[in-house]
Amino acid sequence: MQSAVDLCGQRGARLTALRRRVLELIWKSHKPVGAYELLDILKNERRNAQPPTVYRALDFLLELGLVHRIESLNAFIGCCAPDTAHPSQFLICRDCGAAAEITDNRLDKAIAGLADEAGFSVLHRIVEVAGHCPNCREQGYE
Amino acid sequence: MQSAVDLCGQRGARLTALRRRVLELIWKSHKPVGAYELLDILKNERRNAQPPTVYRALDFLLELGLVHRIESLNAFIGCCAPDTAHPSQFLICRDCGAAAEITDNRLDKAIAGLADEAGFSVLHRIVEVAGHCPNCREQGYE
DNA sequence: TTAAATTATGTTATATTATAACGTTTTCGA
DNA sequence: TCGAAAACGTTATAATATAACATAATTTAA
Ligand SMILES: [Zn+2]
Ligand SMILES: [Zn+2]
Ligand SMILES: [Zn+2]
Ligand SMILES: [Zn+2]
Repeated sequence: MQSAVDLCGQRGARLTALRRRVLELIWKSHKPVGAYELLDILKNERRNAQPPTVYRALDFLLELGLVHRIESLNAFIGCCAPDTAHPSQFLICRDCGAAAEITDNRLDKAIAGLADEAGFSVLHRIVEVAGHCPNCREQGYE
Repeated sequence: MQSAVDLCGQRGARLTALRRRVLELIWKSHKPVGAYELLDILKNERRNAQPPTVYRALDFLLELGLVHRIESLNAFIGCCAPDTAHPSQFLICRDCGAAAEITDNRLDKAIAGLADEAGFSVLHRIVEVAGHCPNCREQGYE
């Protein structure tokens, strides 16, 4: 959370009470969280919360790289390394719902390489791998 | 289209007139196509078309691997190699909307490797790279 | 070859996710 | 302190997807 404050400071972005609260809620959830889940919580705290309330905060947080959007879940999760730009890469457990952010140089290179060979200029990368996490595998899921 | 018929034959799946038509419509579109776009076309052909009509056909086609879903677009596209199971990997042009399906061994290996190292068993993989295709780059977009 | 079971489709309604549009308040620099 | 920009409030609606139950078509098997 402090790093979020720092980051906003550096970039002249305003981490308002609302935006900060949404970021907190995202971090509190230990798995990816949907916009309307966030909205339900916010409604208990501010009588006026509506969809744009949460979507605007999410847009801000996405823009700054403080959160990622997980496309295959329509859900959001805090970024572990918001200070450096990087692709969105996750291992998503179908059993417990956890999403682990990953950084892998081979993967980055593979994508950069194939895009380059195809003459394609890259703006944004999404890698979402669904399966079962080590924890759940131990407990008998495969 | 013939390969779709063959594939269904092999697997004892019923490629009904409706399912076949939806697959045709997806192939006719030269970019990823949304469920409601398909529905609008179907409504001109069958007075009774409703959302479940198209979503059921899509579910069938997805299940057989005849089409892929592009998560970042909420849209569907025909698979170039439906006869062999493979991850969903696309280069998606932000300008012209084209989505090129890619097969790259380095990428597959990178994902398999990092999942393995993380003790994660893989069920499904999504790679979606957004950017600009060679055609659009030539025409001045970067 | 018919009856039961299965699969596919029709039909109505509703859930879920996301944005448009416009007005008001707050912030911040000139 | 004033004016512009940014943030937020508010209402409405768009876009995507599924639930639930009825009917029809097809397959299986007695
Ligand atoms: Zn991150
Ligand atoms: Zn798990
Ligand atoms: Zn394919
Ligand atoms: Zn293009």
